[in-house]
Parts: sequence; C-alpha cells; structure tokens
Amino acid sequence: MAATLADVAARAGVSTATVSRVLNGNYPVSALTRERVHRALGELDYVVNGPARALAAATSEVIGVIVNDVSDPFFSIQASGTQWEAASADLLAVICNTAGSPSDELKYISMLLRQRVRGVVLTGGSREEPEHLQAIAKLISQAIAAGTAVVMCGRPAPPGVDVPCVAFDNEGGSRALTKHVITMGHRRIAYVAGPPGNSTTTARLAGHRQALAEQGVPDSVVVHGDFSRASGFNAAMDLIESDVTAIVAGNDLMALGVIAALRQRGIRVPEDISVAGFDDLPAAVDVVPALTTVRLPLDKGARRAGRIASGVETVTGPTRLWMPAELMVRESVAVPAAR
Amino acid sequence: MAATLADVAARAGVSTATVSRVLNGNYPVSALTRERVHRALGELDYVVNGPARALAAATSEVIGVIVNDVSDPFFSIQASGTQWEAASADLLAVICNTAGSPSDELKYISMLLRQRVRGVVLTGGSREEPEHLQAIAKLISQAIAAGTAVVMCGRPAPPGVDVPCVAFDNEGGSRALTKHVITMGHRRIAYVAGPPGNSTTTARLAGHRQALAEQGVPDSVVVHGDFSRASGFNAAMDLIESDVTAIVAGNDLMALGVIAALRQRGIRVPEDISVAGFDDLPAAVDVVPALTTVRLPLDKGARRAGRIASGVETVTGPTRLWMPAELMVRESVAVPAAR
DNA sequence: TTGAAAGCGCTAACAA
DNA sequence: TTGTTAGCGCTTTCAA
Repeated sequence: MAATLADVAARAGVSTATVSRVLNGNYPVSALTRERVHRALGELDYVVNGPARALAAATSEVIGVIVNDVSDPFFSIQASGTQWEAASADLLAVICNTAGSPSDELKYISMLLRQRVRGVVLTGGSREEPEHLQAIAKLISQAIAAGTAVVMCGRPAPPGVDVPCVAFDNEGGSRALTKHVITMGHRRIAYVAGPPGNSTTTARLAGHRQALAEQGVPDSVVVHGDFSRASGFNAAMDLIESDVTAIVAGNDLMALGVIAALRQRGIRVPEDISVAGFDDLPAAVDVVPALTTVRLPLDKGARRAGRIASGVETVTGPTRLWMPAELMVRESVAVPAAR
Repeated sequence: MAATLADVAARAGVSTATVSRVLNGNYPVSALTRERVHRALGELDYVVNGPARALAAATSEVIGVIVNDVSDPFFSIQASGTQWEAASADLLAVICNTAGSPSDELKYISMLLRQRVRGVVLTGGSREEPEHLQAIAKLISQAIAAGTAVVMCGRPAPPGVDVPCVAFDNEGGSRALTKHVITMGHRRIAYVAGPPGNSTTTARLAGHRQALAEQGVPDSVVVHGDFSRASGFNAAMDLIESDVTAIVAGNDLMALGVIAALRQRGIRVPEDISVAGFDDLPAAVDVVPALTTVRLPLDKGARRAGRIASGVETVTGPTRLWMPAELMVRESVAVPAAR
C-alpha cells in the first residue's frame, strides 16, 4: 500500500498538517522541519493522493478537453495547445474523443463533471440539433453552478448559457476566401461542405454564400462531406462531371482529398481546376501545389481556452474572444484556363 | 453547490447507505425504495463525486494513456482504441501527450499515479537511456505496488519489472519488408530510421539489417529522422545524391515525406526510386503510388491493452502478447530500372 | 432489506 | 511556527 501523509508525518516526527504545508508551500515552515519532512517524503516514496486532496480541497488538478477526433490535426493542434497551458499550471489535461457522436459528447462531459474537474474546454463545431444543445446547456449550467470553468473553443455557447467563447472567424474567413477565388476569375464554383447540422459547417457555408451574393456569382453546387480527407476524395469524384473551374472545400483535410482525387483522374491543379481549403494545417504547405486556404489561430485560441479552463486567466466583460482568420494565398487557386 | 448523497438520502427519506446501494446496485434494495431514491436523484440533478468515491472505494474510474504525439496517426489510432475499450467499461481514458519528451513522460506518469488511476497504458517506442528506463521502472513498480494495472503497448518492459506487454513484431515485419525489396532486385538501399535511442527505431533497423545480411546485400546508408513526415522529406533531400534505387523508411509518415520530396525533385516513384514504409496507416493507400508497407494491428493491440488497463481482462501466464506484422505489397516498390 | 457509523487521505480553520 | 481537529462525500462493515 502506498504511503500516506500520516506515515510521512510519523516518520518525520511532525503532524500531518505540517507535512501538508510543506507539500503545498502555502504556510511558513521552518527550514529544519521542512528538511526532515522532505527526507521522510523521499524515503517513503510518497505520492499525493489526488482524489483525497480533491475531496478535501474541493478542487481538482484536472481539466477536460472534448474533441471530435484526436487524429484530425484540426483537433490535435487544439488539444496540444490546451494541454500545454494546463501543464504549465501543473494540471492534467484529459483529452476526450467523441468520434463525432453527440451522445458520447454528453457522456464525456458527465464523466468530467463527475470527476469534479476544474475546467472543461469544448472544441470544434457543435451539433445544432435543439435537443442536443439543450442537453449540453443543462450539463454546462450544472457545471458552472458547481464552479467548473467551461470554455467554448470554436463553437457558439448553447442558447441560454453565458460562457466564454473563443470564436474563430469562420464566416469572415470563408467569405474572404471565396471572394479571392471569384476575383481570380472563377464563376462556376463547387463547395464541399462539412457535415450538415454542424455549427462550423454552417458558418463557413454562410461566408461562402455571402461572397457569391456580393459578387453576383451564381450559387455553387454544394456537396457535404464529414471533414475527413476521404470524404473530400469522394466528393471530388462526384463533382468531376460537373464542369466547375474551382472547388472550395470546407477544410484542408477535404481539400487534400479533393486534390488526390483530381490527380488520380489526371486533372491538373490548378491548371484545370483550382482548389481551396480552410484551416491552414501544417500539411497545407506540404502538398503540391501548396494549398490556398484560410489560417485560423488554432493553437493560440486553444491556449487561451486552456488558460481560462485552468483558472490562470479570468474572463471579465464580454465573453466572446474573437480570433481573426487570415487568407493564405498559395498556388492551388489560379486564373481559370480560357476556353 | 452540487447535491450530495446526503441530500438525496434526506429527500428520499432513506440513509446514505441505501442511496449508495441503489447507485452501485451491489446490494439488494426493495423496488419501492429504489424508486423513491431514483426520483430524488433526478430531482436534485445528482452527479456522483468521483474523487470522494475514489477515496472511499480506493479505486478510480480513470485510466491513463501515455502517447508521444496525438497528432500522429500511429498514436491517435492507439489512443482511440484504448479509449474505446475504456468507455465500454465505463471508464474515462486520459490521453497524455508527451511530445516525445522523456521528462514529460515521467511527469505525466506521476500525475496519473497521483490521481490513483486504475490503469496506465504506455504506447509507442520508449527511450532507451538507462537513467530514463530506471526512472520509469521505479514509477511503474510503485504503481503496481499500489494496485494500478500497467500495460506496455508497443514497447518493452523496462528492466526489472514484469508487466504485460503488447508487442508488435517490428523486427520481423521490417525483415520481411526489406527482404521483399531485395527480392524485387534492389541492391543499393537507403534506410530512413526513426530517432536514435528509441526502442521502435532499434527493432525496425535490426530487422532491416538482418534481411540485408541474410540476402548478402551491402549495408544501407542510414539516416535518422524523428518519425515525422517533415523529417522524411528532409532525409530524402539528403539522400537524393546517393545513387540508391530504393528508400525504406522506418514508418509511413516518413515514407510519405520521402515521396513528397522525390516528387518535388521530379524523381518518379517507383520508376526511378522505390519507397517503402511501415505501419500501414490509412494514408498509405491514399497516396500515389499506394505505399508498400507493413501492417501492424495497432487498433487491436491498443484495445487489448485498454482492456487490461481497465481491468476487464487479466493477464495470466506469459506477459508478452505478440502481435504479428503483415507485409502489404502495393505499388511504391517496383523492379529497379535497368541501367 | 435497511441504517448507523467508521473510516478513506487530505486540507484548513482554530489554537497554542 | 506547529499541532489539533473537524470535515470533504462516499463506501462498507456490522447490526438490526
């Protein structure tokens, strides 16, 4: 059995309170005593009992991060950022992978609340079904009532709850991107959107349509993927017949899939068809041709969220933390071939 | 403040012990009482206090997973597999990202032990420095002594400790792969290894060399990467001068980087240079040409590890759980051009 | 089938 | 500067 505070106290010939004070460094302890305690600590291989501490102090050393898919860089970048900030605050960040399932999302949030985590970060777009939003809203309200810091990173707050939101400018970025595509001369554009009923999909699609409307360009053919590379590949296969000069994808992963599909069919990018993405993942510059896309400060936003969830930073005033998007013009979008 | 067991008990007009029994279903409770308790539970939005339960029951509902890099599919696949099994057992899986830093690895393991997690899975190759292995060995011994299930997934047990190991056949797979390359007619082969001092690197390199020796082929030029795509890209740039007909990479990610580099230089794969990888990640079939590689049952192994860490499965007898590797012959390795 | 009560290991008043 | 002590919320004997 592991050594307890009492064991250490006995060995050092002091009270448990003194050992606790040495451990936490929150009250004065004489150098001599501290020395003795440290020795006892070492001799017994003492390891703090987290649950006991959490129970007594009514606060834990864990924060939770909800992501859709750890294997998608969009999420893993955010997870890393949050985890980094948590570790700086000496907290453990728990990464929970919902695999895109709304019920898993609820389940993980409950598990985190049960563990009385200090904070929770919800990353990525949220499902927009009212029932799901209500369920989330209820859990979040409970969490807040219990003193848990809840932060949204890349999704709106569910209706009726007021929590800090790190908001990426999906709509504005998407609008700027499509405007760029149009400016290059494209008129027949297809859009590979994310999954329907997802807040990120909705925002990006809205920005795309705004740009079309502003520039007086006819509506795009819109097909839905699920933000995965494979779904972009399939979408492109469906679109190949449709006589477009540009394909704008809802994220970089799908754009990479689109490029792979076009290449497989012998269609050149950008000579025959231009392709654009969104997110500016590391792979965007790696691919040939380098991807024209929109940069989102994912790492920065996730770290901000991590600091808030860790309690290092407190949000006062408006709870919407705006993160600008930046158009990254590279090689995958070019002037369409004359014909 | 959140409702406690006592609140629920008071409302239901029973004792806390009875509520606890209803919650855990481990002792008989009359249907009527159970009904009353359930109603009170619902009315108060009761959420179990994990730390208190962990303290009283001396066992938590959390398992930890140590990975190098969540954004690398090799790890994220394993993380997902373990997490899936944990969730099936109604446990929370904590994913800890060490970013390849040995000190972070130790730090996270300590944090997990402090939380008194039920089990820990260490994935991926381990650093081979004796001091680090000793530090790990010490922590693991403490963990085991405290009743925590520790499982290695894809790395050997540190010297002196006997823990279950899910062992992927890196050496055999690598040997078979290189043998295949040689059989196709290659004699001048370069090897892009993983980072030095990593157990996976060592095993795969050993298998590669065995095959060379067996087939009487001269030693390869070996350059080291860090298992990332970018490092494969750079390695290929260095190797381009060196007159080889095949480049074998220590993992798929680096192989993808190699292919990208060759393509950028206008070198055709496999016509000019053949390329092989290792792991058979999903992207291996996505790339052009499809990657000849070695399949490792990462998901299966990680799930096995997850079950053991969760306590669902107990290992008796030999603690080495062997996972075979399978050669996947695709298009990226071809007969070298005559010259 | 249920309740009373003794902890689990720690923190944080309160005293000294 | 240090010790004493009362919980934190739950589980689990032991009795009834």
